[in-house]
Amino acid sequence: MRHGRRRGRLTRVSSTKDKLLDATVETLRTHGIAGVSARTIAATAGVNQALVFYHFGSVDQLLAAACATATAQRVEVFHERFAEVGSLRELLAVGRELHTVERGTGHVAVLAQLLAGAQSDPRLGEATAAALDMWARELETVLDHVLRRTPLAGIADVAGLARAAAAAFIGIELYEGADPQGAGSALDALDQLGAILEAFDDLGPVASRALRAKVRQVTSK
Amino acid sequence: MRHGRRRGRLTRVSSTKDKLLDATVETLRTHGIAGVSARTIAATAGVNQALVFYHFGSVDQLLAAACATATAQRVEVFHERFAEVGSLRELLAVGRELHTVERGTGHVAVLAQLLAGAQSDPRLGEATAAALDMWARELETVLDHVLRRTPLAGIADVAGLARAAAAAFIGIELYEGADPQGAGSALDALDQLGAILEAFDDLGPVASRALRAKVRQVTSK
DNA sequence: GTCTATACATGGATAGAC
DNA sequence: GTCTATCCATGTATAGAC
Repeated sequence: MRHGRRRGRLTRVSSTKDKLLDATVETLRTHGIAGVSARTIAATAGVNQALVFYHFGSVDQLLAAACATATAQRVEVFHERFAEVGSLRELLAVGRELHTVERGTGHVAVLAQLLAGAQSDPRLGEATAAALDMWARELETVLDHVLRRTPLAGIADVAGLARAAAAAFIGIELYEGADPQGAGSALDALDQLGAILEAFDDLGPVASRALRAKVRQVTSK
Repeated sequence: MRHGRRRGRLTRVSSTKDKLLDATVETLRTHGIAGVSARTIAATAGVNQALVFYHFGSVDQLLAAACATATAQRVEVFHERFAEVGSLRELLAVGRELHTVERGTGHVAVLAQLLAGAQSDPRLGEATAAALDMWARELETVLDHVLRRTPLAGIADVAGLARAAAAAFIGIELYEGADPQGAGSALDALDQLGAILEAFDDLGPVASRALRAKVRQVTSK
């Protein structure tokens, strides 16, 4: 938790910079990328509009900064939760929890908005790519641990899976905004997929060997 | 293909309405949801800005209309390709093809932008939900067909899987804009996942039965 | 560091001529 | 149906007082 601190020194109340960073997240959440502006953000923060430019230079750069700090914050929170995960199903359960909790904080939704903005803004592109990478690296560690004692150990494309999972998460979050029911059934289906994959753990050596051969075939293609 | 036609009567050149619809897609692709406006769209279309309001009432409604027509168009194109799919791996191959082709047309990217905008615009929400449903229904049909002769037939949550796949696609498309390499490895991992799932087809009756039991356990939870 | 004031650009939307 | 002209709101960015 890095709130109330700056360069190691305690501050009584949150600084204007912090207020702007928090307000940026909040404004992205409520107004979307199309609705953020120096004025709307400053209004949410309760500070003067000119301070956006004084502290961050431009709205772009404020968005990029908010992306970095918010992501670091949320990843840190879930780092411990991920560490407790021992199986794929448990990982999916934490994923659901993350989905529910982050619905409240809005971090995933905000990341989705920034990612949408990043498609036509290189500066945001860098920031969001870094943010996604932070989540993906976290997932990589967990997946590595989870798959260790399964037939998929050493074969599964863990880095790719981690990124696919992160991307799917973003997509489902966006989906949720448009069609909550549809998004819910998508999450249910992922649970099922997890169950299917876990069923492989109980496989005998023959089936296990066949699986590994098939997966290798695809990977080397 | 519904271009050049309107209410069943041939028209010499594309009408202003069509020009605006096409220009909307193009503008979303290049400027993103944050960069579309009546003026930018009209400029792309080469028509007067006031015509946006004359024909569609507001920018919102133009976006919603463009979402509907563009999606109907692209779904129609891929309908035939989906009909040829006989296995999960083939479906994933078509998915890759769709990903590549739609990178060019930009349809998925546009849908992602609209979805981002939909988070804070109910009118867009309806339009994008309908668009996603069109894709999801298409995928449902294919998945049903693909899973028919596998141990997962009748058990898999096809509707949910279809929606998860659609959501993942959107997410990966956004990912691609920020980090093409990361998105590529995500797609590779999905191929692998397909291979793993297909390996179940070759399973003996005992393992197959165990799998079905495990999946049922999750579904009924 | 923060505020006021201000410049200048862009965007939504409409009225009225053609 | 289309264009010009226009109004007004909003947004970016900076200068200068405090």
